[in-house]
Amino acid sequence: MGRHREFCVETALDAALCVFWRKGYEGASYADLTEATGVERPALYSAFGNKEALFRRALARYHERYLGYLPEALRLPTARQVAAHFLRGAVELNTRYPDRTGCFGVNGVLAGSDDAEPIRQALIEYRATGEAMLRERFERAKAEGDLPETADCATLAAYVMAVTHGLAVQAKAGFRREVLQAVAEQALAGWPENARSAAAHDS
Amino acid sequence: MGRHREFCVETALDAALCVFWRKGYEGASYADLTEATGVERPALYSAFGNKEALFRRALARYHERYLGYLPEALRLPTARQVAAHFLRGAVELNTRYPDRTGCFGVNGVLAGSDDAEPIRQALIEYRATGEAMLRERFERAKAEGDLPETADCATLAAYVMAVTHGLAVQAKAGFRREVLQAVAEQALAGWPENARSAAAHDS
DNA sequence: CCTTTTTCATAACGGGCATTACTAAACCAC
DNA sequence: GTGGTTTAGTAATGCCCGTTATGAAAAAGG
Repeated sequence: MGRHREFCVETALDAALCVFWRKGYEGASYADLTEATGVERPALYSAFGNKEALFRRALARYHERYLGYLPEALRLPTARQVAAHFLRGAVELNTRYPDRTGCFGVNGVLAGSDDAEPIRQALIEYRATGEAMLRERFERAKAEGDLPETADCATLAAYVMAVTHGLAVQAKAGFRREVLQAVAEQALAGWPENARSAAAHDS
Repeated sequence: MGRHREFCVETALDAALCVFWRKGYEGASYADLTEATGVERPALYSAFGNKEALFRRALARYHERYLGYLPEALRLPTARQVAAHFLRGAVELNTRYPDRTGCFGVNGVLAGSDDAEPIRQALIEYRATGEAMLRERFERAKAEGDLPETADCATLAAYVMAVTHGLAVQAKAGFRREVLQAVAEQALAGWPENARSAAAHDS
């Protein structure tokens, strides 16, 4: 008995998930959550518990609603296909929704409140300058015949930056150094070579 | 004339830099900053301006004090060496100081206050399960002869996760989809092959 | 020594946060 | 229809945040 709930719990959870995706855990306030869900604060508390519990529910829902490509990838016959499907699925998901780019999990603590937007922009620019330096250096390498004519310097620079960011996230997660070193070595396995550079390697 | 400053500005900046490195921009409170620097709030304000200005000063100092390996890398003769030095330098820096692992820039908005520690741990575990699934899948691939006997499945899994995290960070930074797709393709360039898998490729 | 100037530390300020009393309304059982 | 029970929405609570007013302490000039 008693009064009926006037909102759909799953719908509200989906809306909350989008807010967390965009703003991260700490960046999402209850003001944001009530606005997005159309549900007042006390109702959110009674339906989900506190903010942390709500975020965990959102994480679980993210997994079941957006990460279907992951089991898909794991079912493929070859490891290369698995990795390819995994990476392509991540790219697709990270860019599909313009209002919530990136990965829910990474953003979860990478994103922050709106007040931190200038700082976020400063860091983006900072990383962009580093990437630009890398790209210019690679272009010089191509001119010098150190990279093949077919090499895409911008992509190589972005790739190196991506691996670096991935390493940073993993280091933050407590990965042991040897693991990270192995990852870095693996990242170099596909480095483009031409006849000349293939002749004499470092290390 | 007037009273002398009783603390060293650069020393205080170094201490503040460590706090930001560990806790990120929003996660670092003035309570943390005063404790780490030994300088009271108003003195920090008079010396550096507000929190945002202090963070920018810390970022600049991070660049000059910790990123020396970057110009080092750029000076090397081959692109492969540049990338190798870059990645190895990042690994070294990301793991050198146990009290502030990871990258200042990435942590800057990835890290958060201490209250968010359970959430951070939950996300770490979540990513770890995904990585474990990937590793098991690769081990199966090795048993099936799809990966060479020499393949290190744990490293391959960590590598794929790292690239995925890097892609997420870049997507968050507003990278265009084509760029990310090129990065993902590049990440597959060094995928280990054996005679059998080299024979018949997908895509 | 006294005035002026700068820095110091305590303590306050307004604002936003997560969380929760509290009251009115809606519903079911009887 | 009435009583018991659950939800809705307003508004309050306490806390911590970044920032700053306030007045004492210290240094230099005359």
